[in-house]
Amino acid sequence: MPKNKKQQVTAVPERRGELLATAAEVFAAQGYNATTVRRIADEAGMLAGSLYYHFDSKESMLDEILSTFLTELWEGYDAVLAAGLGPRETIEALVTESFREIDRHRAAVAIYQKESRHLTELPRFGYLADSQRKFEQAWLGTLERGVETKAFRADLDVRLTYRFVRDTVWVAASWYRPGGQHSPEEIARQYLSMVLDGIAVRE
Amino acid sequence: MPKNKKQQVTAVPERRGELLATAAEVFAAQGYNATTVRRIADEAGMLAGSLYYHFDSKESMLDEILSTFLTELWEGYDAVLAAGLGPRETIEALVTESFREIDRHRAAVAIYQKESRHLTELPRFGYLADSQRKFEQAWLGTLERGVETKAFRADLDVRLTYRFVRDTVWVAASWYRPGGQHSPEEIARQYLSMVLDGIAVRE
DNA sequence: GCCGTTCCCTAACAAGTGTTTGGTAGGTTA
DNA sequence: TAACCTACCAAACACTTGTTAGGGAACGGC
Repeated sequence: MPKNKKQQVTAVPERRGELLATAAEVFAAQGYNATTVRRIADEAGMLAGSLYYHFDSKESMLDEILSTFLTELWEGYDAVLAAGLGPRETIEALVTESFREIDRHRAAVAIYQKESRHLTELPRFGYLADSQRKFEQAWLGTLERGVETKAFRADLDVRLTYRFVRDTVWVAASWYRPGGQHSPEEIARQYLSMVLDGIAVRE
Repeated sequence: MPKNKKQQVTAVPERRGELLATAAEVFAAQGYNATTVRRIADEAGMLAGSLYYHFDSKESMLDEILSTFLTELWEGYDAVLAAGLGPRETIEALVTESFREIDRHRAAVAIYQKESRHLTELPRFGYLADSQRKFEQAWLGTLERGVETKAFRADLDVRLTYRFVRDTVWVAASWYRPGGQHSPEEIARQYLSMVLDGIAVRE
């Protein structure tokens, strides 16, 4: 019954990508440690041992999921940071780019959020800490630049603001569903409007 | 060596509370499923089996941690909601109360955030879904009331705003450390300033 | 028709899991 | 002194975990 072969016309590593996608989905839903390799195999229509033809460990799957996500994320971020925009425009572009990444890699983002804390302790996932540092540098730097140029308020704790902005953007992965009634750009617009101008009515 | 008896003068279930506190700490740090009962016992200076003198299962510990947290949380929330404040003042009070709860139950909040999604499927943890509904009702209702009375902007999607506010408040548990340089009230003040008035400079 | 490759299955492995059972040291009560 | 309770240990239990080894069906190229 679980014999959907489809066309094997294309290159080679197509199946591998499919398996990573289903694994990411299960990891995101159940948590990495709570996910058994048998459950992933089940979802993919095969037996547990067969996964080891494609991957050499459960950890390798997680590694590949997270690293490919971060690679793509930084392609987008680096493009924004290299564009030479003003502080406010940079924040707007970063937020929009972030919601686009959530749209594309919802599962990976959810996994990253749940597991990154204790994964950074493993040498294999050292690149998570690197990415986190670069991330903080980009956001915090932009916020500080904005305070200097009087684009942003000076009476707010920049580091606190950074944490709030960072968290709110990325937790969206926990409730966002692609194909829902809001596009990533629309969500970004609403979010930016709230964070930049506030929700209170001005008088 | 792990024989710190202290005074056993007080009532009976004092040790129970200590064990729950260390269990909560480990759950929060490693995740519930990734935490072994041997690890908890280790941290408490005893053997795995001995835990079963105090609790009848690992799940029971989690249950007790989460339910006592939610009970205390709703004591605070209900008091705020019954005070008959205006929309803006209600939001301010809810946010402040939330950061106080994070200060008191950091571990429980972190656990709740990581695990609530898949715990709600278990009948035993049905009260999590109940609490979530009450929670949404309180926040969403207040926001809508604020839009009606023109305290909050009408051009923002209320449900999106609710999600952003909710998430940002509670993820704080992942980086907040009691005894740090910011008190819960100070964090609440900064956060409210950002969400209500925005971070951009007005002209 | 044979060879090699791709992809999966069958069956087992050792280590680790939550939990149980019976026992026991030490204190309190009678 | 005897009975009892509290809080733990020691040792095992059944089960699940990630992983491996060997085999085989389907298919394309020669």
